[in-house]
Amino acid sequence: MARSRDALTHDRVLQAALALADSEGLEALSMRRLGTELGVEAMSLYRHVPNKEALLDAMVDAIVHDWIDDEAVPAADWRGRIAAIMHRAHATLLARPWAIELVTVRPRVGDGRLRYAEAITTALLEAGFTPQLAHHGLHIVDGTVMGFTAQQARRPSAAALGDRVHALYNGDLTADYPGISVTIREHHDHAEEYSLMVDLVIDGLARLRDGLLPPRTGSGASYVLSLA
Amino acid sequence: MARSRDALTHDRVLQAALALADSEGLEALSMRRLGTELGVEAMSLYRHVPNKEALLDAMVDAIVHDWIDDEAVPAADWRGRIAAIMHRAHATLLARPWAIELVTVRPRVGDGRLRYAEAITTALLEAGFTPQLAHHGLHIVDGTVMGFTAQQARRPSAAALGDRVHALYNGDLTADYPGISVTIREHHDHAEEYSLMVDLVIDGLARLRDGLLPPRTGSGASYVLSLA
DNA sequence: GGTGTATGCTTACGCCGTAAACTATGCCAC
DNA sequence: GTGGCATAGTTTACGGCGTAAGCATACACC
Repeated sequence: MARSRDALTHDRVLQAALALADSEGLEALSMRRLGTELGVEAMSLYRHVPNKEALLDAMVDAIVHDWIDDEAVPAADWRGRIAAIMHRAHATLLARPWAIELVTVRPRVGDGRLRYAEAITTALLEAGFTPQLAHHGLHIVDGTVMGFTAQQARRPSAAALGDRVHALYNGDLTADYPGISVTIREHHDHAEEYSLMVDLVIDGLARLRDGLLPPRTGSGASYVLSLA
Repeated sequence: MARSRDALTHDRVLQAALALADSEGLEALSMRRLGTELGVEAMSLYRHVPNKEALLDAMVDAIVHDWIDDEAVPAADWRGRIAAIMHRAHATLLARPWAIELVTVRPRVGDGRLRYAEAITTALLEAGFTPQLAHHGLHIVDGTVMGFTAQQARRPSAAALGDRVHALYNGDLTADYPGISVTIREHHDHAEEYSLMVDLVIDGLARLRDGLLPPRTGSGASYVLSLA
């Protein structure tokens, strides 16, 4: 058979998948489509990738991998180092919206993920956090990076919202929603708000370490619902 | 034709969908499967639901709707009220893992969502937050509820992880990952850790309002990547 | 030349959401 | 009653999906 100009490889498949997701979004990424993109039948891809899940995992790892470049983490104190990682991850994820869906939904442990976790953890340990608090802190940082970013990215734009939001803008629902009616006109961009959140989290971690954060709210166990 | 014992209604379809998702997860919820669950052909469902997306949205609204029961929000100060809502939402979501996927990925604005946003916003405004800070605060609270919870729920259990994690437990990777090797043995449950996060966030909001949270990390603009 | 192995193609299976057309039932005005 | 019409559910079918199984080609090495 006439061989294609360039042989298929795992890396070529991965790069094509990244490119396709970048240009047309995750939902356009099917094996058949990816095949035609590479001038090849869908089943040919399975010579280089065990299945689609594995391909998605490889895409995730490609994303997370450069959160911790050697030069990306400055030689600052723990606050600066953690902030730098958080901002870098945020920027990477917002630049590729589909990456958020993949990274948050597929928490596989790869090299990139481990290096990222290690960087956060050592920064906390060196800053005097106990192992237990460092463990919590990693989750808090990770939850903020992944969770807050995802929430930001998926927050519906005012344009895409329904009639009710227009009514809110017009002040027609002030009686029902007085608070939102006041605040809905506030605007700000994601980077700025994320920056605020990063500062809040890092400050909170420091206060946690120093015992300055009195528990006020209890464990919340009383709010557990009995679901029918 | 022999009519089924009970006529199909939008609500019966919705309840069956919730039950199916509860018992077998979101991926089991197909229109065909839902039909057989109700003793009916798949296409019959379309008399009561415009399409599957609308059904999922209805499921989301059913979840979010009881985050703000009238009795659920205690007559406490703003911290207590926000903490109560956050804990209630967290408990609801963790009790139904599939709900996390739906609620975070489908940010449609329904009544439940608005009441939830309103409760948070008014609590902040009454506590003396400026409209701008209240707007940020809503996003911070919402991001924590949705994002941190989602991150917790999807965090892979040690049992489900690969060889590398076992190696970490055994201390075989101490050279490569000294930090994680120390902290990986720490354990805690989700409710406890979430409680910590809630306290951290509420404390941070108060400090934000009072101008006690100095911006330390900059906007992070310098970390924006130029993606190939 | 012959053989082994890697690579890609063809076909097919069982899922999915849902459009379109059809059938069976219940109700109501005449 | 009876004709007409709305409602509820069925049947069939279309185009998509991931991928299992088997076949065809092409190259490397003897």
